[in-house]
Amino acid sequence: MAGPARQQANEPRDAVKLWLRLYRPVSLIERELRSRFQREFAVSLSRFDALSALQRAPDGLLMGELSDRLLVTNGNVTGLISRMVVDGLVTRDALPQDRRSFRVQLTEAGQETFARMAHAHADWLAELLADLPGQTVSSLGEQAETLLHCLRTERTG
Amino acid sequence: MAGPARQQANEPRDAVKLWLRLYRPVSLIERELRSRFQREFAVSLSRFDALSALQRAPDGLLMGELSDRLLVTNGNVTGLISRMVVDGLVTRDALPQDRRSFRVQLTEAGQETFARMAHAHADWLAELLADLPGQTVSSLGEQAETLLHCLRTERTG
DNA sequence: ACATTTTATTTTAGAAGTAAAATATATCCG
DNA sequence: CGGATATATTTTACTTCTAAAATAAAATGT
Repeated sequence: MAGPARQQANEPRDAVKLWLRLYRPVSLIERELRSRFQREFAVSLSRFDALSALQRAPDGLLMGELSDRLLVTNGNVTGLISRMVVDGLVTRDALPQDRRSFRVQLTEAGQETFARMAHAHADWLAELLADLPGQTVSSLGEQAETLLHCLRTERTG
Repeated sequence: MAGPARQQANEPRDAVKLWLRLYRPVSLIERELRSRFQREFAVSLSRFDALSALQRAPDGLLMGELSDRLLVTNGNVTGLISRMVVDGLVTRDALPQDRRSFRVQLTEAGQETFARMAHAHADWLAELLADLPGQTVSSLGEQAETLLHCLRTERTG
């Protein structure tokens, strides 16, 4: 109970405190980005995230790879991509060698749309974070990286 | 274009990099908490957040105060609280002095439910963060706090 | 008093998300 | 080969969430 040793974050109170301190600003930024994407491009943050993941994968992604990268369920990706196909942002083609799988790829329109949005996204973040001291930017980033690698989630990756 | 001065986080590339480094681990933790609340208590993270906000406010909260604290829209809170009223976790009573407003308060059942969930929540976080060095916990927390205060969102607070 | 505006909330229509069951195809192993 | 199991995705039923319009009560100004 009153043990003096606590090298790590395993004090429940400290863990909750750290979590809330991270969660609040991240939620605020997320909310702000979401509403700006809606206002300026009439597009959801999820769509931007999907375009972003696809842009990094020149050969496209399977539905399952996409749901892994976006951290959402398969069922969610099914609907998200269906709507994006309708809007001409991506294509979704069956693989000949495995008829269960589908390869999703950006269309040219999707690439152009993404490029415009990515530019705005970067500017918005620079603006939102403009008051943060440069030193905090780098060290906060490094420690967030450490957090990612130390995380004990089921699917650590 | 090639200006040498960049004291702050206003280099778009740096800002995006920091954002992604924060967003990834926070999303992973959020996802993990969400699924554990579902598995163990058959309850959404949103409900836990709502109970948590109400617990901090002994005199209850107005619908609008709740949507401010939860960073979600009024319409969302309407539905969320309606379902929680049905399940007996909260009460929602009109104010006599302002008939537009409603005071939401935890019921005794809501308090008990919250207490059990809060305990599990703290344990889960301690477990998830167990590998994080204690020094990182405190300094990451402090810098996240700095981030919160420096944020240039519309509703800065 | 009374029209105007502001504030608090709900409603509406629909996107985004989940868990769990269903479907369909591949793979594995006797 | 054929049955069992594993994999990839969709479907289903539902909650969560948003933006925008609607409702209703309060506050304000002349």
